[in-house]
Amino acid sequence: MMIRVYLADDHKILRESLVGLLQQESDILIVGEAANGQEALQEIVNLQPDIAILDISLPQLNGLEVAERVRRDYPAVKIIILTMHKSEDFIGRAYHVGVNGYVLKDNAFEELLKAIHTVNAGGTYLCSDITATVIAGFIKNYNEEKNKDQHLSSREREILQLIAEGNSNKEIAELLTLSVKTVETHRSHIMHKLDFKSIADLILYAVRNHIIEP
Amino acid sequence: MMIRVYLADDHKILRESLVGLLQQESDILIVGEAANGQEALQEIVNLQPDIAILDISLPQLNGLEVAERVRRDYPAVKIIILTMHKSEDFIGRAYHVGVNGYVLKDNAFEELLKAIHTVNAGGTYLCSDITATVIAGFIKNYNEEKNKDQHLSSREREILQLIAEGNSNKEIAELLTLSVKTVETHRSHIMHKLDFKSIADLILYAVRNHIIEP
DNA sequence: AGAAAAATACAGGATAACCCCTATTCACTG
DNA sequence: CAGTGAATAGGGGTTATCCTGTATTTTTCT
Repeated sequence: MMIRVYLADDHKILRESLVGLLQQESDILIVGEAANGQEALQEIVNLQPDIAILDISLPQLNGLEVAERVRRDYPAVKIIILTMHKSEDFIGRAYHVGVNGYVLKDNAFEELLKAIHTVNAGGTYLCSDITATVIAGFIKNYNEEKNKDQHLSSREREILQLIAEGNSNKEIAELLTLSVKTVETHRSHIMHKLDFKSIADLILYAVRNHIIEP
Repeated sequence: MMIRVYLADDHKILRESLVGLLQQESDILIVGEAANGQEALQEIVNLQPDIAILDISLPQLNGLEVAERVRRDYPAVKIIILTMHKSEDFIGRAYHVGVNGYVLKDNAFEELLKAIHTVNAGGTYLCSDITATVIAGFIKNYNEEKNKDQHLSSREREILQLIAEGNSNKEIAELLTLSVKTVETHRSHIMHKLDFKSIADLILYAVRNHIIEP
């Protein structure tokens, strides 16, 4: 019995080369492909594949939206997200939607094969980078608080922004009429709570969350 | 006579599947691959492939920087940029560096094959989406308008990227086998030349100029 | 070819940031 | 009402970054 697979990714070159490798597998049959979300959704409904492999960033309708609708209307179709995004945000949203697998593009092809077989057998597959415990821990408080920086206090968010805007601890202390020591404490809390290893992490976080604009 | 090809892309799954398809071509031999720019540069120097296929967004040293150095020191090695970026900015920079081919990831695999054969025969290949006229028009005022970081040396741009990626001076010194003091000097020059008053400025600059992605 | 400018490399000392820990006040909460 | 978390701030030591020079090589311009 062949596993019927549908593939949606906006990069044709990846789609084609992936199809090339997947076709070499004796138990996998590619039933269709698409470069955008609308087309993918349409065809998945028509073709009813066993598994749909979806990129997140798709034109017209993103992969998570496609996944959500397929999951709601055709729960028999299994979904594997294949993406470059390894941020908790995307992973959390994917599992909130209820996808069956999540594989990163910088993982080996072998990971995708494992994901296909695991998911086809009724399991859930996470690529090795993303341990199940990390996910489990995250999903729990993902539904509760939606966004990571809700964890931050109001004061911490305020200081996060000031740091991201390029102010030194001393400048922040002056702006807020605080001791530099206090600012240092807040800064340290922010770095730990959001698990930043460098100021670069903090600034990119601020950009992604529209706290500052690039 | 086989065409010896080197491949650098940070997405392993694309690398693998692309290798799978390229190996089916009787006249193409994959001599190596890498997931980051530093390693790619090193190996290209050692292996001296006929053609290096480079993604632009690579960790540690971006594809255009790799291209520039290979072009300068080993002009016999042909370079094809394989990327998702279709903005004039990247295309202009690529041609300014003097790459031999530019192929978009959302083009067909056939385009890449054509590029490989054209470039190997001594030609220049642009994927069909990007008409030569667009390029010609752009390159003219690209060279005139003088982008700000044109003032930066190659070494400085390299270190700028490593800073923006969150590396400390010490880590950069280790990566490049330099004294921390030297890295500090470069850092200081970068800050002055581009008139940054904080690391935040530097990182936002890197984001705006697609040296790193948020 | 020779002068000027830029790139690269490094050092010493000053400043800022980071780390770990402690401590007080206040507000909320079970 | 005791307990938790937030905001405030200090001590004291470590590490990183910034500033100011110096020196050698490489590139550029005339």
